[in-house]
Amino acid sequence: MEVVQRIAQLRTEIERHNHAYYVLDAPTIPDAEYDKLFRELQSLETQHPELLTLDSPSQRVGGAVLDGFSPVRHAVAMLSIRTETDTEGSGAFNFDTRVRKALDRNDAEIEYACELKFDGLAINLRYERGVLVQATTRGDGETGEDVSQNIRTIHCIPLCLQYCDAEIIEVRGEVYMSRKDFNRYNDKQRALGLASLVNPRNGAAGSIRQLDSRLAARRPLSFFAYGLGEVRGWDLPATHSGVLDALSSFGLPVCDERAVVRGAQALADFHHKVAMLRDALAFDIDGVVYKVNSLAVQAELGFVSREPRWAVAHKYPAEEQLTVLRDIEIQVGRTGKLTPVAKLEPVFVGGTTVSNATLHNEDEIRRKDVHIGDTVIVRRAGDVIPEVAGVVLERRPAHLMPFVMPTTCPVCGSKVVREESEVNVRCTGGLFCGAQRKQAILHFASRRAMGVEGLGDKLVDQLVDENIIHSLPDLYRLDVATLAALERMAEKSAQNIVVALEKSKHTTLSRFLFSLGIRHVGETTAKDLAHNFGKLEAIMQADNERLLSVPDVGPIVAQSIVDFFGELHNIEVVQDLRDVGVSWEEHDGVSTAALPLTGQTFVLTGTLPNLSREEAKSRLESLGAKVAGSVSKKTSYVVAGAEAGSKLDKARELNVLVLDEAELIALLRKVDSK
DNA sequence: TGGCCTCGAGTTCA
DNA sequence: CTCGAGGCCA
Repeated sequence: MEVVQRIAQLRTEIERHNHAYYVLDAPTIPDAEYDKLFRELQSLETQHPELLTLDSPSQRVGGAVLDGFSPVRHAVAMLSIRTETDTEGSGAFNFDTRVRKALDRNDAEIEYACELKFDGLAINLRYERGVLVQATTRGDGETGEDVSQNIRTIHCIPLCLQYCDAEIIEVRGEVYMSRKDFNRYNDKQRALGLASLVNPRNGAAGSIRQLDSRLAARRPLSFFAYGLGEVRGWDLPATHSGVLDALSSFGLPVCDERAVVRGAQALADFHHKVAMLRDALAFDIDGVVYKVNSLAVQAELGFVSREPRWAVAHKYPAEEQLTVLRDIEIQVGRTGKLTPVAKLEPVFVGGTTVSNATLHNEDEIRRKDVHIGDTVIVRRAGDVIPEVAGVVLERRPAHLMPFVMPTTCPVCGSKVVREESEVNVRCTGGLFCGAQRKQAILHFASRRAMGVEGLGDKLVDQLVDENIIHSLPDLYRLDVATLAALERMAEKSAQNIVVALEKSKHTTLSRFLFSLGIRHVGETTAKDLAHNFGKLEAIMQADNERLLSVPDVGPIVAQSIVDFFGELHNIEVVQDLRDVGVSWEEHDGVSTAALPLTGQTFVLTGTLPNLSREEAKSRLESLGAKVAGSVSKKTSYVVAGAEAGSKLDKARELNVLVLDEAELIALLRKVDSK
């Protein structure tokens, strides 16, 4: 076969697979096959350099390093659109009112095209006779920069349009980085010890401005088309939505999340619907865009001071804000871990006011390079806990000192150590440390442990600071008079605490074990141990080997338990607690009788209409089932209630059986009667 | 030894 | 909820 023909054939085929993979998200051939085609094309092009053209998919891997980008004057200016600033969601109505007034059609329901406002970088793609010839940034709207080389590395942007040989067609859209690609890229960079990206938008913008397109090619970018620039030799559709449909049929990626609606209320509904959807999208958006759908009406409306009168952006509360890092405070946790916490100048971000954010550990601070006094980027998307995403170095005042982790505990003054191969720094003070003692007491009293109602952190602070309580058994020696003398405590509250303490004395072995706060012994492990040994005495006397015979207990956990009961002090605490009346029922260990649901794993998600989570869990466990926290292919059933989240999605993905409450109850009843 | 799969621990705001 | 680390299995 003619080389020329084979090359043309390969290019068409490779681009077809590209389109299927990157635009339609439906791969047509295995990766290995694709690689084979790609390599064949590359080798033919190397043998026949005269046949190499810029629209060949082989150009997607990047090319020569540039010294700079050349300026390009836009044939049609790239304007920005006005942002509707509203407080009470009135933006849609304000826009609609303006449009109708300008058209002098106050009674009409106008047709609008609604779409998403992507948080990326605006780009103009120029196709001549269907071939991508140039890609430019917005720049100042009049003149942008030629970034063609980098844009060609974006796989979902077609180098040749399908079914379109218009003389000139300029496509406008947004280059962005999906959340998944952003996270994956950052994970990879961190694993290599390299700089990570602050957010997807910076990732996209930074990649496009890379002078070395081979580096840009490594950044996973995507594109959505949303409009047109210069057009010659193509009959425009009558509406904006028609334009988008046409662009999509040319092989360009167009976001599916769009709608054509009539009237202001429908715009507001779209705004609301997308707000609900926002967190679940695969990419960041900062709002939605409304456009008058008819191109003729758009022309009639025209522009005011370089902004189209027929389009508006309606934004959502920002998920990112700049603020000043006032201080870094050190918190000491139950295990003695020192956690640096960012004290921020309060900012409104992602729907709430944020003033604290964890900085995790020393390495994290160094990686993000935050100094006290810096202007930082705070990010909070949806239900995600706020985080300091990065520093604005340009705003750093002179002479800021880098943060150093203290070498002694800020609470008790004991030495702190950082274990080798661990990122965390720990206070060595143990229960001598006030912070650890407080946390130990709070953990002991918490709902899943001994369940002492009303014993919160403010009360524990006072009890420890005033030297009323030194160790756990002291809790049970509290009397109403002592408690009532404290701040925000009077007779009634004090009485409630004493009653709650009394109630908590009757417990189970597994709860008691858990409440002691032995390292690596959480709720599940405590249950396993209680089940296996039956008696506390047996656990206290067990050696490493005996402990290892318990399923899910390995060397680290076993050693931790041996160490704990090796301390005289801990044995005394246990004895004292029993002396003041803490009790539970004991048995002879491992009741081997196989229960009906032994070996089955359930996962609960969402809110069930009648059963509480706790209740469902304990009923399942009493029949021998295991109730786990996350779904995997080993999960037997997922029980889903209202507002079930990602666990339900995962269950569907893995084809795990899903039950609702009624089905669960039926199952329990059936199994129980056997 | 590597790759799941769990568990433990720590986290913010209303 | 998410990360890191412990435990188990191939």
